[in-house]
Amino acid sequence: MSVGIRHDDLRRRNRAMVIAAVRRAGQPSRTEIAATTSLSHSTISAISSDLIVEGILTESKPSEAGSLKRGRPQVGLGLNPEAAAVMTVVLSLNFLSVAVIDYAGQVISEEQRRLDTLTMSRESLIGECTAIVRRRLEDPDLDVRSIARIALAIQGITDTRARAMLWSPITPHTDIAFADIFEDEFGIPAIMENDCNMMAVALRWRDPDRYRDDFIAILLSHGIGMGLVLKGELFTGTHSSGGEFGHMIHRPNGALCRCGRRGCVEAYAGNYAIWRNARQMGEDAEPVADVSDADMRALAAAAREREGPEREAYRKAGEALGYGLGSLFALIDPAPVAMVGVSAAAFDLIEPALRQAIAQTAGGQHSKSISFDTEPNELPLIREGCAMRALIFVDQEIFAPGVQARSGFGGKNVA
Amino acid sequence: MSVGIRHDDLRRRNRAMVIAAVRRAGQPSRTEIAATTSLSHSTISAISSDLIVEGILTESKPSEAGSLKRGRPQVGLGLNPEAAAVMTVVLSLNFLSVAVIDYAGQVISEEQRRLDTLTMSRESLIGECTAIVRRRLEDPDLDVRSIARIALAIQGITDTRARAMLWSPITPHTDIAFADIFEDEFGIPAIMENDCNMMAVALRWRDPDRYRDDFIAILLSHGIGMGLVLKGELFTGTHSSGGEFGHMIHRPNGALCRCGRRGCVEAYAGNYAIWRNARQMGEDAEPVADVSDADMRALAAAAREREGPEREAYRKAGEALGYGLGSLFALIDPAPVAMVGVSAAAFDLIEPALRQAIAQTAGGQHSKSISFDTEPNELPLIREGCAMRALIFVDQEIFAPGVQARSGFGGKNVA
DNA sequence: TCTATTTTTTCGAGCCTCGAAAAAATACTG
DNA sequence: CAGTATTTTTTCGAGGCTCGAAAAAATAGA
Repeated sequence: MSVGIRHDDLRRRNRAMVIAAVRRAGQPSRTEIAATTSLSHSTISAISSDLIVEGILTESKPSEAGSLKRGRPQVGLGLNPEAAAVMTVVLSLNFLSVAVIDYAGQVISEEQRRLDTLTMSRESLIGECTAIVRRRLEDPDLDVRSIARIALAIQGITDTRARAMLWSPITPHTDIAFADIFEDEFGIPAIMENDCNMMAVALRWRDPDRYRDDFIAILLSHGIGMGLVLKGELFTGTHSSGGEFGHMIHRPNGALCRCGRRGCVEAYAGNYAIWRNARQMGEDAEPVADVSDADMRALAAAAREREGPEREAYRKAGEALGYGLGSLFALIDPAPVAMVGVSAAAFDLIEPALRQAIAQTAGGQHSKSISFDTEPNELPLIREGCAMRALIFVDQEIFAPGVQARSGFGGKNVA
Repeated sequence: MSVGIRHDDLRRRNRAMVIAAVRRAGQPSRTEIAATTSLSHSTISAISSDLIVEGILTESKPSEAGSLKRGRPQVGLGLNPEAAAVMTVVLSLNFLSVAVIDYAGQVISEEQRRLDTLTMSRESLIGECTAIVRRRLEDPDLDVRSIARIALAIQGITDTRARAMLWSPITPHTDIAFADIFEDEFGIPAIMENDCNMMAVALRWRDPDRYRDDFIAILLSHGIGMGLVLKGELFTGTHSSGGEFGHMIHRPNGALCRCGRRGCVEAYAGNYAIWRNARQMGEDAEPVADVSDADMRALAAAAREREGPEREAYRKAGEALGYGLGSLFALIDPAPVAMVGVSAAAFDLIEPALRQAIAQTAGGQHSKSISFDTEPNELPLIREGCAMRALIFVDQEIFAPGVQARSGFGGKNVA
């Protein structure tokens, strides 16, 4: 069952703590780190001087302004950008993008590409992904050895171990073990995450005051996705990435969903569902494959302009989202919500019905106090989340154990 | 933010680990503990001899049978029943029960009492609870000083900090800080937990093979409650005990629920809802205050006997539970379910519609493989869960820190 | 009685964190 | 401009903890 703490775990964990403190705070002094970790100054001093010698942290000159205090000025500690690098790959409907990120979190290089994910064969989908990664790796400015991790985010369901895509709306193919494919191909550790989960991770880094311990990120796009942070941790299902908010049941036996079932929230609130209702095609109409962002914006404009089926479509979307959120809140209690994606730009059309619905539910008791924030552009968020995921892996799994632990193979076995 | 590990935390945590290993395994030898905790034999030896000196553990003679092996026989370590005791209080509709449990988990004494919780004043409800505890504390056979913790479980919503009942269907009064009341009254640390959460805790101890990391306990009673264990931990809401499965929305604007809203799962599957449908009173009929277990059993018998409104009522209950579980599974992935309470005895009437509904949902993809277990009697489970909660608190918060930490005033300062 | 085997304890070595004191680096003061 | 106050960082010895190896303990078989 649970495992005891060994003596060497202690150093490893406290190293991880120091690295994490630096990543969070940016340029904290040793004293600040000691305060946030509640470790002694001596310990922080010892650990940070190790980390500097190892090239993981760097000292930066006395932090910028405001150093008008007496006494020895604080020396800021920062992440050494050259300590490592990671690569992010984001695969969404008809779109593939890749970026190289340095250890401090800055984008070094990137590439984007349109492709027809819905009709591609399994092999060419995988091939495109490995090819775009390979092109980045062959960048002459890049030291390939420094790539410590590849993180791939996909729209769809992934497994809890972050190895494979199980199912995705962007391709008919299932069970693609992208993480293993990348590892075999490039010899670099890889993980595979759900796009909405990465949005949530990114929001937490972008605005830790607003999105701290408990919040919800909902992607309002062709489909409906969710990333959920509870008690400061990303929530995942027991076997999969979980949190399939879009496929909670809004109306038993209701509108036809892209997943083939009926009555899901997505079947009322996904772009195709709003489109279907606005065009009065009936709830049984087969979902269209894609609606362009421009078409959705036109729809929203029409809905804003006049009463009619467009406005009614957004109302129905709001109702489905509201009842869904109400059920979700019954389980987890209310929390701040970030609406992301193209339809988040039409949240003004969605919000009234949403709030009205949520007020009818147990979870919406204090519905007025539930706050919504909108962010129309999901891609940058997903990439940021991926980058942080990968970087934190490097922090905790590679740099925290320290030099001795890593070069264990060169130790005793040589003798 | 997160806190570093100090040097003395190490011993504390490993002591907690050893105590936990003994509580789980019953009579493990030092060698077995070393294996499960992956600490060295020397460490286990040192820690366990401390714990024995402190009277927390006891050595039991060479474990029972099968000791036909060569070599020095293993010495079993057990919890010393006299090390401490805890008290459990279970408050449910019209019923109050209390028990004293020794450190090894055996019931020492108990008392039960019927009362009319729905009509009692706030003062007399609190008064009855404190009075029954006081009577147990005055038991001449009991060393009051040994009571280290009182755990109270209530049907209803409690806060995350386990201090107060926020709302309960068994009384019109709200926000009763039972934990604080008990602490003030008796000077004994107290916690207040949700009944279904305690059911889940108990199931995990009763059958750790079946109910290990992820499972769901659903109370089918007058209301519908849920206790949820995910990734080995009890799931709670962000502010409250959470997991209000019964108040997820089954049908927007549907049947009238006891909570005053419409369309909740409970409004179709709670005893009062089954009763209402079986009597064909209409979905708007005010929920009855209570239905006796005998009446429910008669209803189930009638439903088994012939087609008719009784059978249809159970079908509707199954449908609501199925769609609700489907939505839940969309969020957390499927997991084993234990149905507890009087209507669990009628699960044969509920199951077909439930499985049919769940098969219509995304979460029910592999609905045939989802297993259900039934347990008609919830009270013993709730008490067991409470007892384990309280005992584990004693393990971790009182015994793990050790003597020095507790009696710091009597230690070094004497010299 | 002796030997093989397994469990448990003992003991010294090696780390790690901590507190106190020293060292370092700056702003203020006259 | 030298001296003092103040704050940050490093140094150093003390005390604890876990570990591995070896010893001790306790039993079954020969």
